Amino acid sequence: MRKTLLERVLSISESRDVEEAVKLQKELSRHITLNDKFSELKLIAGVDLAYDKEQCFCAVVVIDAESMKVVETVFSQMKITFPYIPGLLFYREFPPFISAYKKLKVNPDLLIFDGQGLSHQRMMGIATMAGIILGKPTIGCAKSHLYGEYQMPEDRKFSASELKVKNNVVGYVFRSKENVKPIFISTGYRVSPESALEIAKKFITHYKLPLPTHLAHQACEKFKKERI
DNA sequence: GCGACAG
DNA sequence: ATCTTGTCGC
Repeated sequence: MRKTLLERVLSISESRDVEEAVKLQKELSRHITLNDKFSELKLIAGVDLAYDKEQCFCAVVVIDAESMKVVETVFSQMKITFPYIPGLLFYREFPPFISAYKKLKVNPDLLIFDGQGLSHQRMMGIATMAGIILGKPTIGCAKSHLYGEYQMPEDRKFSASELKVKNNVVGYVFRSKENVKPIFISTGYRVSPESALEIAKKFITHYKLPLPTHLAHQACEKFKKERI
């Protein structure tokens, strides 16, 4: 039996094979799309991880877009496999993510990852890679810049400027709050840059990060402290 | 060669 | 990501 895509990813993470990691990103880049391809977006999931020594923890929080209430939260804990290498974050965070994700009883319509989507040197950030593997719409929401050109947005709430890679708009540098550093929103998979920004904006309450991401961060921190 | 460099 | 207390400012 031939290896599935998921098996290949887990194998690369386990073996820490950087060459293969880059090769797979290039191979999967043919799936890249800047267009919307989704029907309803009722359940949105936020993903975040926390670390301690050799262990990593992941939380996935699912929010009902209508009520803005938490529908389900799942966690995972495991030994860290892949090192942190700019451009290869996916291989470090996907194993713990998929472990937690499999525990969900509900089925999210879209996921927001803590990191880049297409704003990546090979247009293959964690949000894009994960979206292709899951076959689901995803958005990248990073707290800092990795790749792409942009102008700093004005310092006023909801001000945004284009994030471009090779002259293509792949996302936005978005000021969710005044006097706070902007966040980097980009297309992950099957969500246009415009929709990605609109969705992120919809979930800005009184926090810097979209609600699903913010709650996933809080939940993950709490989970980690309880298990240390 | 030098600087940049998601979490 | 993580190490860490108070503190300045909207």
